[in-house]
Amino acid sequence: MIKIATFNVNSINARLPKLLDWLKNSKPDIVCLQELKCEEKNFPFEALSDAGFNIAVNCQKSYNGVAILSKYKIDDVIKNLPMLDNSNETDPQARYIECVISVNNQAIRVASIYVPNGGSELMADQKIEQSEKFIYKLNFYDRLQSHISSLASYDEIQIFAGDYNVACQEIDIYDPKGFEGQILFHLQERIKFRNLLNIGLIDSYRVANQESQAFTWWDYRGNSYAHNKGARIDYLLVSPKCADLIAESDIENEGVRDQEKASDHCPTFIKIDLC
DNA sequence: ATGGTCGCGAGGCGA
Repeated sequence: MIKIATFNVNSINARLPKLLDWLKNSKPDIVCLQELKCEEKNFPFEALSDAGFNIAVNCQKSYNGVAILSKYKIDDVIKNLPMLDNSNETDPQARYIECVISVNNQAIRVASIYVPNGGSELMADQKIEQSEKFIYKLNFYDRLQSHISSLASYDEIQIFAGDYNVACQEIDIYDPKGFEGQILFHLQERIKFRNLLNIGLIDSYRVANQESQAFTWWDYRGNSYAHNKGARIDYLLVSPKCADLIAESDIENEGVRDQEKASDHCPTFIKIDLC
């Protein structure tokens, strides 16, 4: 049984002691991390290597940054999604890393993804759909879909895990009416997210939890966690070949999000049975 | 209540 988790840590260095505790207790084999918020030279390679992980990173100073930790060997690392026009321009924002991990002679393609939040202060009379950050978010989704489509023919075990910054359905956010048209629950971004499901990816949390309401993120402001005012915006979207192997899928907020110095997100994971 | 709270890095931006 292999456990694969995703966790937006909101600064790898601010979270390091808590992250190491969680790794020790939760015992994931593969972890996708988002919001590292550090340059590569400041990434805690030694501490995480000592914890037993191979490491692949795509770092950026102060903002963004994604990584993959794995108990198994990491190969074929790709950093950043291609641009839609296939130009050789690289995205200045470090939001994507992908690799192939071999477990008992089976290849698993794993990606750690940090979709842009897309929210911003709006000028007078400006609508959210007109803001540059929101347009960048929608464009990032288009790039992601294009890339995932290009991998579909491989018929692999594929896991696209990370912070998608979208609550999929009404059950996935505490106040769907209040968030209608707002960031995290705007129709246009929900359509982009659903497009990933329409091309064949599966929301792995829902494989084992059809009806339950559970969140992976709670705003630091307003004591949101105590009031359970959250949203499910972190996902492991998986290929059909992976979905067939799922033995368990869940969210780990207790003992993580309720701690001092917690990230505003908590981990979510799947366990898969590799024959 | 047009705020609130973190993290980065040293003022304001991003979430």
